[in-house]
Amino acid sequence: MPELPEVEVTRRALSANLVGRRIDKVVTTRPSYFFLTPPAVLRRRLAGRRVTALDRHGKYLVGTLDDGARLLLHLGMTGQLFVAGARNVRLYRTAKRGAPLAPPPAFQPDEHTHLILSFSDGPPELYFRDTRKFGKCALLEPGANDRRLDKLGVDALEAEGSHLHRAARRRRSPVKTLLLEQSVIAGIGNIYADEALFFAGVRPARSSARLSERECDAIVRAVRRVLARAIERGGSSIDDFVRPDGSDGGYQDERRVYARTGEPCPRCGTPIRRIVLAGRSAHYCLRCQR
DNA sequence: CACTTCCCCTGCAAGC
DNA sequence: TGCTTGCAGGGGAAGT
Repeated sequence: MPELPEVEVTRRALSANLVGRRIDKVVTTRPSYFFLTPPAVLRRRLAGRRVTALDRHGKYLVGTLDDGARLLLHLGMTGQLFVAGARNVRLYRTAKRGAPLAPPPAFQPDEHTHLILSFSDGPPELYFRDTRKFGKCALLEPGANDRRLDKLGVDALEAEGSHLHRAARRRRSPVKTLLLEQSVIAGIGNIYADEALFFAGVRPARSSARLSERECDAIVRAVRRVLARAIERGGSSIDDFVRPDGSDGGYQDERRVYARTGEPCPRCGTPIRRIVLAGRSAHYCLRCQR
């Protein structure tokens, strides 16, 4: 599931292939929840526009167009952005698990490909694929504000302990639930919340209100460290995430606790526990985390 | 305002 | 073997 590192890895790869180019043709497949802006509007508004910047806000990607409009993209759970041209090996493995890897010569949009952008200078093209359709795509007219972006808290890479502590004081919810709240700190998802809490030595179920300033500092420092490392490793390819060239990230191999229920804690050997908080699974070491 | 619950969707795994 | 069921999860809306 794409969180800040995966979105940032995507942003960097796309940036090199997108910024400065003029959008020529826009193909949208069948309408779906994915499109917050009607596909017809999107096609009309994007065609002919040049992309001048690609930024990230939390887990959102925001492309700026030469007329001042912005293209808002969210990968949701299973969203994938591809720069076509490299062989999208993983794409085909995802399409049929266990099938032998015999990649076709060129990418063929499948039933999960929602958006294809081609450019005036020819290939590569850009594909947005999303099996579960939790991803989002919206066009923001020049000068328009967006509630989703306005609500975001400080970006996780720039967060300080004080940001967390201020929010924590008046909450009764578990600290992990608080970390997942994008309005407090933007960019953390289920994987990196668990990983950061492991490094900070704090149990995910700990009451937010009872965290000391010192603990909040430790947690946020762990968050920044884990995210930075995950970006370095190209993100986590656990379920569907792949980089825009189709290759896997590498951070999944460095996971300490996430989705390692029953496996020995890398520090002390105690089996990793799994609990459910706010409907989401949380993984931690009973002994290393207090 | 804080917090919970539900829902969107599909692929996969477990159970019968 | 083949069906059904349940689960996963980001985030927004609606309800408490």
